[in-house]
Amino acid sequence: MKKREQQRQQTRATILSAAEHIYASNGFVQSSTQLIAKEAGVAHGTVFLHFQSQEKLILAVINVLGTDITTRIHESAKQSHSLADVLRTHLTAIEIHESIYSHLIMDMPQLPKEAQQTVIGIQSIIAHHFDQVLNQLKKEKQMKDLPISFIFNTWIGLIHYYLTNCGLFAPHGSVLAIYKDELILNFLKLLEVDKS
Amino acid sequence: MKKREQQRQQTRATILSAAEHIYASNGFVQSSTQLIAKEAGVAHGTVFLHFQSQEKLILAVINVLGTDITTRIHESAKQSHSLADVLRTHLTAIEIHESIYSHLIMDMPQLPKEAQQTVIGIQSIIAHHFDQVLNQLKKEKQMKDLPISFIFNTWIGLIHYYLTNCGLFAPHGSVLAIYKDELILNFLKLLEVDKS
Amino acid sequence: MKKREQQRQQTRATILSAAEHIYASNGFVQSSTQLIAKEAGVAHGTVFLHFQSQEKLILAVINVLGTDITTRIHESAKQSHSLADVLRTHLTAIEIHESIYSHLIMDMPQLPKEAQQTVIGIQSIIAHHFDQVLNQLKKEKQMKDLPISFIFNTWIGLIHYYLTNCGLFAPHGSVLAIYKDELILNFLKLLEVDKS
Amino acid sequence: MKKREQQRQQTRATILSAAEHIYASNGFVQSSTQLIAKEAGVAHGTVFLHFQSQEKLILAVINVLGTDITTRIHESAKQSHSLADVLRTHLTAIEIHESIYSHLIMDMPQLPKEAQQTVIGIQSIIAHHFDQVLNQLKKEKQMKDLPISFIFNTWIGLIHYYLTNCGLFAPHGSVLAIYKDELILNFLKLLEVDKS
DNA sequence: CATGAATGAGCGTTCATTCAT
DNA sequence: AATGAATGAACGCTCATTCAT
Repeated sequence: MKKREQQRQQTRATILSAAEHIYASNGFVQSSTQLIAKEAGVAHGTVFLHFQSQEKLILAVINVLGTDITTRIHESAKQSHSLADVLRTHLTAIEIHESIYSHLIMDMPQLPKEAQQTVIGIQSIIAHHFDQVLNQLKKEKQMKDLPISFIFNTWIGLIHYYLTNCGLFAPHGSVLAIYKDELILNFLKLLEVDKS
Repeated sequence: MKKREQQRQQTRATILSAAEHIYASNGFVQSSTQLIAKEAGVAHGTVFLHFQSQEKLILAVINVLGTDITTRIHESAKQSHSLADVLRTHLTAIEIHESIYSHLIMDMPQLPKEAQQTVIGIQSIIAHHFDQVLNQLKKEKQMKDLPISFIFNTWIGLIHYYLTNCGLFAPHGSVLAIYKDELILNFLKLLEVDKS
Repeated sequence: MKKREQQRQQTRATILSAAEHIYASNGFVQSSTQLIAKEAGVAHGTVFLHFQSQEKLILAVINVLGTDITTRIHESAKQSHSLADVLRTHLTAIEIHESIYSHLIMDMPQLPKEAQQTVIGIQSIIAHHFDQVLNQLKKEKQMKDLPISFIFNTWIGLIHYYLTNCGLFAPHGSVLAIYKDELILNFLKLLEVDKS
Repeated sequence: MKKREQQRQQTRATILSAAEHIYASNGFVQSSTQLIAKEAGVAHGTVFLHFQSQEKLILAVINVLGTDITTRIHESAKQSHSLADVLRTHLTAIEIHESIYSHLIMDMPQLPKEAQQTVIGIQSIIAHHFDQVLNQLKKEKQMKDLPISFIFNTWIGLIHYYLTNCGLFAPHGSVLAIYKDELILNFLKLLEVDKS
């Protein structure tokens, strides 16, 4: 019987989940390991049994987050043929982890270097899809002739702006759930060339 | 004689200035009152004499920042007749306080609610100018027909994205000094209607 | 079949040996039971199965050490007829366990009372041989007329001084290997009566 | 009025004294800053206000100790013309700080490098006086022809042996108070040349 | 008004010990 | 008999805040 290993993984998962929850609520920097242990219903020391240090715990949470988001984007991207598809794929993947992703973005400068790599990883994959679809549109003259990097940054900036100001845009719930469609629609309009 | 009162205000100003400097370097959350007192050359307790708590001090600094930025925008806006003027006015005002403004944006969720009001205040004034100039352009059909609020958020998001990733875009210096013109130019192109 | 009991003793011996090794390297106070378990290749809990507590483990290690040293002295002492022989026997026995013996001496005040008994036991046996040979020398007027206990303490003190300052005398290796002969020679000279 | 500064120094002295007391009782390694704060009757944080870290506190205590001992030796040494004088000077200086000095010797390998410098400093000064007086004796052939360093180490070893085993020699009090005279007398006998 | 010494709750982390498996 | 996950008290240290001077 593997009950021991099962319980171990269970506890680890509980802590990870509690941490994710706390980080989503309070941000990474403001959350104490003490609080996470309490939320997880384990002794304070147990946190350090499974994750050697606070930093490792944060990185583990971020890693889970990053892996999940990139996987989702990857899955969805198979059917993404238009720019609209790519944008929707991006937002749908993030929406699921909205609160913690928002904190990740904001706390990033205070987080370890490895954490930044995760964010960069997420953005790389979405940038890649952006690149493909925009190059095609450019060739077909169906899009304004602007540097793709600028367009990408505009998009990311827009999304991050809504996310970091969720208190403003959606005080009690998910910003993306509310604004996703509107954001995509308007962003597409912004890029399109008038066929007059 | 009001020398006493003068001295008092002088000390207050010194602390405020020191805090601004420290916050610009280290961010709001990472800075200790101890360090600020040291930077100001006053006793630690003096900080709490002028500002009841750390929170109040932070709010005071943010308030000064907000006032200065809005004033500058207000001043410049008199001569701002085109969208380009408005954008430039905005960036120039922010550029002066780039470091601390960037930290303000990033630390905001960890700051008291009142801090958000200041940021909203800054954005209100620039939004107002946006509104005026964009409505005119819309009427003249020189601009895409998109909600002004969306355009505004796109612009702010873009700027904030560059500011919060200054480490990426401008590791050793001012992001805006480098990208200001490029950002304005590209953003204008994004909005313009093709006259074909 | 006593295989079960055999296995048990085997495990116990493994832990004991690992503990000895770790204590020799890091000292008694600085070593964790965790580390010892790892070194022994057993689970952490197993340590406490065989030795009820850290203290008991330390005592067991010290006991093994004491037994081995006293046995060696006892063996060698059969052929020790001169003071030089006794001194050499003493140092040779200690030299084999130099590292851990040095730590034992230094950590003693922080160790349980029983630990002191072991050290006293070691010294009793060597004191006994001292006594025998020195009494003879005294009778023969070949040695200064000093209390034997004083001479004994001087010798032990000298040796312990070299051992506790091994970092000074022999930064990379065994102090006794280097100084054994010199120490014996000089100590003998110190005791001898000038035959002028 | 300098009441503030006075009180500050008072508190500092209280902590230093409490630390000295605790270190003398429990040794340096076994003592917690918590306990010292309690003993001093101040808040735990206050300890770190006056001494930045545990290490600094330990070093401060050791420094006071070292300074006092070396000063005393220096003072006494003016009238020390014979070897007996030098030995007595040495022991009298140490006797005053017997317990903490004993712990210093034993905990040394676990203490910061600077702590070792203090011990070396104390021994240097006593070594210097040893050197002077022994060279003279040697010249006059009133002493055995042994390396001065060996004699010195024998003396220090002897003293340290008594100190580190105070529990054995003097369970309830000062070892040196009891054995000082005896140790000096016997050590002198050990060195003297028989004038037969 | 200004000081800065003192506070004490809080932090991340370690480790001997226990106990269900 | 052996495991190793879990515990919880203790550690050194930081820092916003208070208050006697």
